[in-house]
Amino acid sequence: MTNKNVFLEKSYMTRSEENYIKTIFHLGGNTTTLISTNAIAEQMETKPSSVTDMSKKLAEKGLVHYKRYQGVTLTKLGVKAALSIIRKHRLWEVFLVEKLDFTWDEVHEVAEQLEHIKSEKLIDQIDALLGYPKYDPHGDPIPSKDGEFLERDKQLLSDMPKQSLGVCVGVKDTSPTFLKFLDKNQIALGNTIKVLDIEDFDQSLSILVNNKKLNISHQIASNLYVKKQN
Amino acid sequence: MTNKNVFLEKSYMTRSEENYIKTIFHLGGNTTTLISTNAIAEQMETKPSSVTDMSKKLAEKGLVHYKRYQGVTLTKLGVKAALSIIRKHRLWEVFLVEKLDFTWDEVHEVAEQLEHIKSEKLIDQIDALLGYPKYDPHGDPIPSKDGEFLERDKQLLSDMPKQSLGVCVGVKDTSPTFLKFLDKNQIALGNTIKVLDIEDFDQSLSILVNNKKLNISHQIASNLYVKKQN
DNA sequence: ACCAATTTTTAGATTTGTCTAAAAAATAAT
DNA sequence: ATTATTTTTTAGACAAATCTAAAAATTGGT
Repeated sequence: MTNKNVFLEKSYMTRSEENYIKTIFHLGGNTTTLISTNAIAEQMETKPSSVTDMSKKLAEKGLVHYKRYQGVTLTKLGVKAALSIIRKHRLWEVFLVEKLDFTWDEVHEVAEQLEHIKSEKLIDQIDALLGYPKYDPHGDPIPSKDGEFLERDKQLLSDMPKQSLGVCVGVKDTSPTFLKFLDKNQIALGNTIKVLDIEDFDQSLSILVNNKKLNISHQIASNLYVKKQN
Repeated sequence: MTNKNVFLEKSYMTRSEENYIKTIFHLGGNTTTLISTNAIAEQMETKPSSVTDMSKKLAEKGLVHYKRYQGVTLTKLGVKAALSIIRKHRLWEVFLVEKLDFTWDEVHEVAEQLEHIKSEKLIDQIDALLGYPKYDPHGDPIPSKDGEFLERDKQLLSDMPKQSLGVCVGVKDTSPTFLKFLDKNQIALGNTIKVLDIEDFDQSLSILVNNKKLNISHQIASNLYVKKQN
């Protein structure tokens, strides 16, 4: 009934620990760059003092390298843990969209919960059920069981030249507000986008999607990833 | 990232609170029978003092009626909460078996985690995906969204007379050990069972399943539910 | 009705994860 | 290079959920 002997699995991580590891990864902590206490605190909407406490704890467990007053980076073990959580998160997102008719702006919140479920068989079977997808509904790559994943060949729409052609392959901002805006304007992954013109004054773009002309701000264009077509 | 503003839903219940409510329900707390502190503690493998603390907390929240030194029963609200959790648990069990090839002895542990996921849309869509099942893999009824469920017409195999015929519709003990025993002997829900003989000495039964004769102890028979055939 | 045994509650401590406020270190500015 | 600012850490406190040990209430036996 209670979660006692249930989680004898490998090295048990609490939900909180998992969230820290995931955040550090997303802030670039899998490289040699030290991630600052403040950056983590801001991202997680918590206080720097809490981050310090957790950094020590994660260092104890061998998940991060922690240098006082400098910040943290993930150890190999930490990267592995992060990829495992991200894999789960993204697979659940695909599941929600593909099997349960969730829209791409609804999936994040629920996946934040589902990613913490402990069962290797569960996530492997979900993976199989979905046909081993390589990308989640926002175009982000899904790490394989052993942590491999391919970042897609992509660039921001805002970096494309006039008259160029691209296929929408992902979003940078995954907030419901932005995703709903895209839905409203019928912009979806897979769509071909042609850059008709770029306004000198404010870098806003005139684009062609679904055979319709559309004007979008620079801010929109700088949150949309496309794959350039030759 | 952290679970802060995420759960603005109705009256938020912690995982621990949900587990207590569920246990109280299973111990019969939806009737007028007061459930004792000790009974709850034993079932949850925790200490009576912890149960007392939680009972007060649940009473505060209007989920149980709590009488000092007497025990608790669920309020209407408590019953509703319990049924909601049980509904989730059992739907997830069906999902695991039907869609992810889990065996019936593997589902409980994972469902214990999944039942705490907060998303009404999620569970309703799972329900739809499964075709609104009425029973879980152990034969237990699944409450509908509004808390209705039909207990099946069933009786223990050990209460059946000699030469009678029944269809296996559920198990009382749902432990992996027992379920694996049933698998090994090819006893599954839906099987027709004929009671050939009952041994006077130890109440062990000689039964016919899948056209095979089998001897089972009284303890086995008293954990198998059948629907009597006329 | 009384004593003994059991059950339940209280009181105080512990762990995890968080916070605030103050101190210490690092960085930036003149 | 010294001061000011920012960042980070420490110290101490708090809430949730648990525990142990002791006290209080209930139940059972004679």
